[in-house]
This record gives sequence, C-alpha cells and structure tokens, in this order.
Amino acid sequence: MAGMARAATTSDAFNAIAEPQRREILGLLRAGERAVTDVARELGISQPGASKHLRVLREVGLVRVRGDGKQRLYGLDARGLRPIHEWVGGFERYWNESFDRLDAYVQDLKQTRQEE
Amino acid sequence: MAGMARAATTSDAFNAIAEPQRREILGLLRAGERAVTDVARELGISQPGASKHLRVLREVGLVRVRGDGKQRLYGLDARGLRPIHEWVGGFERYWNESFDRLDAYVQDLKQTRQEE
DNA sequence: TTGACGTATGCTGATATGGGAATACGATGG
DNA sequence: CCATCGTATTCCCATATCAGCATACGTCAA
Repeated sequence: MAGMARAATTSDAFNAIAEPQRREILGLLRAGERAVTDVARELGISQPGASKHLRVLREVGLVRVRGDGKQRLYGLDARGLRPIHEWVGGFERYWNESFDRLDAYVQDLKQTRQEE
Repeated sequence: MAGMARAATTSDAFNAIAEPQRREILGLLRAGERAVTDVARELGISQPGASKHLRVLREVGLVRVRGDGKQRLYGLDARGLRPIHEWVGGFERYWNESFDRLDAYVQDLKQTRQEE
C-alpha cells in the first residue's frame, strides 16, 4: 500500500468541519433539528448532497439522527467540537503578537511572556 | 467541469489543520522557529514530507519563512487560527448540554434560553 | 398492496491529496 | 568553479473526496 490521502484518522471532527457546507449545516442545526430536505433547501444544495454531508457529520458524532415518521430529523451534537476548540485555543497567546516585522529572536523572547 | 474534491476555498486554514501532521508541525513551531530538517526529524517524517506540509501551511498563512544561510527557518503565524477559534466558539453553549436522553422538543426549548 | 414522499446509497467523472523516491534548485564554503 | 548541505519540486501511485444523477430503500396512507 502506498499513498493515503490524509493519513491517520481519515474521518475525524477536524476533517468534517473542513468542508464549508458541513460548517453551514452545523450552523443551521444550532437553530434546532432539521429534516434532510429542509437542510438541502435552506442551504441550496441537493438532497443527496445534504444526506451525504449529514452522514459524515453523523459518523464523527457531530450530529444525531432521530426518526420521525418518514422523516429523519438531524440535530446538533456539538460535544465533538470541544476538542477542536481546545486545540486551537492552545495558540491563543500567539495570534495577537504582531509578527509583521519581527525577527526570530524577538519572537522567542515574546513567547516567554508578554501578553499584548 | 464536473466534480471538485472539496468545493470552495480548497485550501484554507480549516483544511490545513485537518491534517494531523500539520497540526503537529504547528504545535512544534510554538516552541520557536525550526529548519525543515529539524521539523522532519522531530516529527519522524521525511524531509520532502515536511517541506510539502510546510508549503501548505505557508500558503494559508499559518507559517512564515525566513532564509538563514542554507536553511529556511519556519515560524508560527497563528493569526489564521483565530477565525477558526471563533467559529468553533460559536458552538460553546451547545457542547455542555447533555443530549444523551434529550428529545427534540426539549432541545428546542433549551436553545431559547438555559445556560447550563 | 400500491403509491407517494422522504431519505440513503451507488455509480461515475473530475480532482485533490499524501507518501515515497529521485532529482532539481539554492546557498555556502573552499 | 566545485562540492556539499539544506530544501523544494516532480513523478508516480493509491486513495479519498465531492458533485450530479439515478435508483434503491423505508415509512406511511389509502
């Protein structure tokens, strides 16, 4: 076996939210549960498209399903976003530094302390 | 033109951090600048591999380069992570809710108010 | 059961992606 | 200029991904 497009956990939450439409879906579901057709309509995508994206989101646990008659209601389960938030948050002290005209030595000093 | 693997901005910060090794690189660079070879060695990947990942990170602006003799020192530029942090943070109030045994109606009520 | 609706899956085509290996490029030192 | 070291790029392969389309599946109503 040779190359793998995106090594390790090929389908984790990081990957799921790398897709703009999936991010839109998650944002939409904050307002409450939605049937597949509704998701498709409100986002202007096809029904199979919505269904597939929802499948990915479900497989990584960002979304739950609930049968409601003929419909399948998808609801947000944001718990999987927390690790992402924490990982990115680990860089919080760095993104306020102005790197624009900053050489490496100064940068090394700054990461020791200095907040703003 | 038909299908595109990952629609809109095919290379944004969301995509860049979807790769585990690239996340490792970013984490490594928090400790300071690194030459390509050092990144490769410390992460146990090949030099071309490191170079390619660093290229992606540079193209989305999460990393800056600086020539240092024969070497090319890569440094972290975390500013591009801020939008991600904010987007994910928009779900913060949802991931503490216990969805485990919660039906949709209750969920709809909760999103109106209730904090914890 | 049959039809209708809602949803999931399968297929295809185009493209993106990552790894490995080889190699080209760039800068420095002699 | 030449050798060397550090880095970037290219080629190839295998795989993953997404969109569009068609179609299968599941549920409910009559």
